[in-house]
Amino acid sequence: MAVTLNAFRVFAATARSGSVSRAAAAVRRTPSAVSMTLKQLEEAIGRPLFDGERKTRLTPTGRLALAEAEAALDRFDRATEAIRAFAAAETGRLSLSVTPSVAEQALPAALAAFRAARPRVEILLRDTDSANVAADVAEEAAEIGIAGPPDPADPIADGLAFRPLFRDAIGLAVRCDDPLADLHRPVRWADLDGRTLLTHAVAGEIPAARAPSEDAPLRALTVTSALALVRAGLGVTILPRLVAPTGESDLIFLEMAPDAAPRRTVGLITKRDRPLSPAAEAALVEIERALDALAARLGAAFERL
Amino acid sequence: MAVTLNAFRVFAATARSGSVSRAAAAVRRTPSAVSMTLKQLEEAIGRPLFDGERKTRLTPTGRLALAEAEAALDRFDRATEAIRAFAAAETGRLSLSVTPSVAEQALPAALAAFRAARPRVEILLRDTDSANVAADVAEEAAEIGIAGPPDPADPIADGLAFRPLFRDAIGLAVRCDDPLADLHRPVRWADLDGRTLLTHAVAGEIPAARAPSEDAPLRALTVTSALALVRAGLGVTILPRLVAPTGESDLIFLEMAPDAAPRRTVGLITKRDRPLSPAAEAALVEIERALDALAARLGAAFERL
DNA sequence: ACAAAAATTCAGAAAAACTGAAATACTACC
DNA sequence: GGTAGTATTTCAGTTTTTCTGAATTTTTGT
Repeated sequence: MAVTLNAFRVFAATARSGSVSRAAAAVRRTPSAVSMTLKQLEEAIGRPLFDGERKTRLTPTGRLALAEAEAALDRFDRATEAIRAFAAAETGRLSLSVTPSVAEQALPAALAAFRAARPRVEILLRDTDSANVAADVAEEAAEIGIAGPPDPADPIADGLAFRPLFRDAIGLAVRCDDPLADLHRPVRWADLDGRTLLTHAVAGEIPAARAPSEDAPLRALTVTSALALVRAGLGVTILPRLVAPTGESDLIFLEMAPDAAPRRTVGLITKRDRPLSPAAEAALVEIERALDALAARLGAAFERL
Repeated sequence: MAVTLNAFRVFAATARSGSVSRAAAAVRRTPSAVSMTLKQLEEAIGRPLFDGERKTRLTPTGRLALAEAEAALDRFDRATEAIRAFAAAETGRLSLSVTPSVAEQALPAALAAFRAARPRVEILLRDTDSANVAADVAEEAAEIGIAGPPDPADPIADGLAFRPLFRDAIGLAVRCDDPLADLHRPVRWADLDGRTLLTHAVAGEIPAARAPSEDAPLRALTVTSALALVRAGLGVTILPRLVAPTGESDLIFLEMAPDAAPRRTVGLITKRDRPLSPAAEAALVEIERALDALAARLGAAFERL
């Protein structure tokens, strides 16, 4: 004796088509099922919804009921669709906080693929240093963080989970004609005596980059501009393998000795025990795929984990 | 495997209370039924809605689903409530078109009772002559008409139904000291020779009121003002029993002979084969009740039909 | 680690919804 | 105005869905 959404659906189909049999076809039921449902609905409401002539004309109550039923059906259908789309990662929000090197080298390909497949997902990308990445994730400003492992001394680390994604070597970008290029062994700090070491945003990610220099520091804002200065002969710069120039170039990457500058580990930072949104999970797939592609391209100085 | 409104209801109760058992109590089911419904919903959506810890925390998908489910539930509940209220004549619109005599004498009591019982029903009352009442109903400007029977020659009469409500005598309102008051028999037109017959809006409803007068016509706008003129000795006025003054008064009502002015029949005019709204049906009950009360008060010159 | 509480699973039971056949109501055509 | 044809309703039985209660597993608090 209760009004059900299904009864609304049957009623709306009947009122719209003006016929029990057509409504039955529309809702994939037999006419007798439709007839019974309609009767139940009228009993629950306590008034007829149709008057006389077959089911072609609505009573005043029927007209109101049709409007209300269609509004309720529409809201329900949109609700289920919204949930389905969100669960299928077709909609939602993807918020990432990553270090500059990742933002520049790993994410563009991943996000391009993600965006092409899921154009209705809102994307928010922030790049900052590792400590801030962890903070962003901790305070839920970002759902996904990609950076070095959170500092265990920091209390926010307790609520975070870290999963390594890759490890890459720290090294120098030098001109091909630089004497260091002929070293044929890992570089050590001593090799840089008397040389100018250019600094830039990504270099800030490298814990070991305590460049001992007598000269005043020479800082560039981006890796690109730092490399331009290196190319112009102003010095060398330190950077992780991920952002070093690859392939034919007038610059080459020289790995540093592990005890001079140990490889850095970069991984996924998320809130502990907090499931990811479907969109974030889908993004992660693309990110891992992009990292695999990078690993294939960058060789041994870049280890996929 | 489809998402159902009932699953939404169970899910919302669980998410709100944070517990399967409390939700079960809220929806009057056993915990096992709730557990199964939740499982079905998660299967249909293809993602978990809760994470780990009992059912206290929602996943991102669960948060979205809760918002959507509650919106859908709310819309459904409001739809059923709106339909119920309309069917119970608690809401809706009551539009009436009636003749002035009915508007003045029969309706006030009926509408007062109706209004007190159903304050949320919008009321629209128009008073006009019988032909316009019929027209109002025909073009659905009014759902209920109360007037004389529609003219069968008028094409709009085909779409209308007429049900007699009462019949009342046509007569004169005269001063107690008027010579006509001593007639002690039905009045005929000849009795009015040499007298002034006052006209007013309600007199227009009376088909027989072809007052043969040599003097210039004397017209008042309302019955009240016409009676004031009668009281002042300017003449007599013709009116149906319904609007004549009753009880102790300086005026008395003298019924006319049936062949001089036959009783008028007033009835309900509605669209043929068109059911009334619940509000209109409820109003009709009050109107009939008010007419019964009038019949008891007005005596033989007013017949309830 | 253990007792207690909560949730889940499962099988059977109850309720609801559906179907097909037969009866009835309505329409349209002669 | 009657009748054939179509649409709808009713009914009984069946299928499907949903629910319950007991047993089991999981989780929590001590």
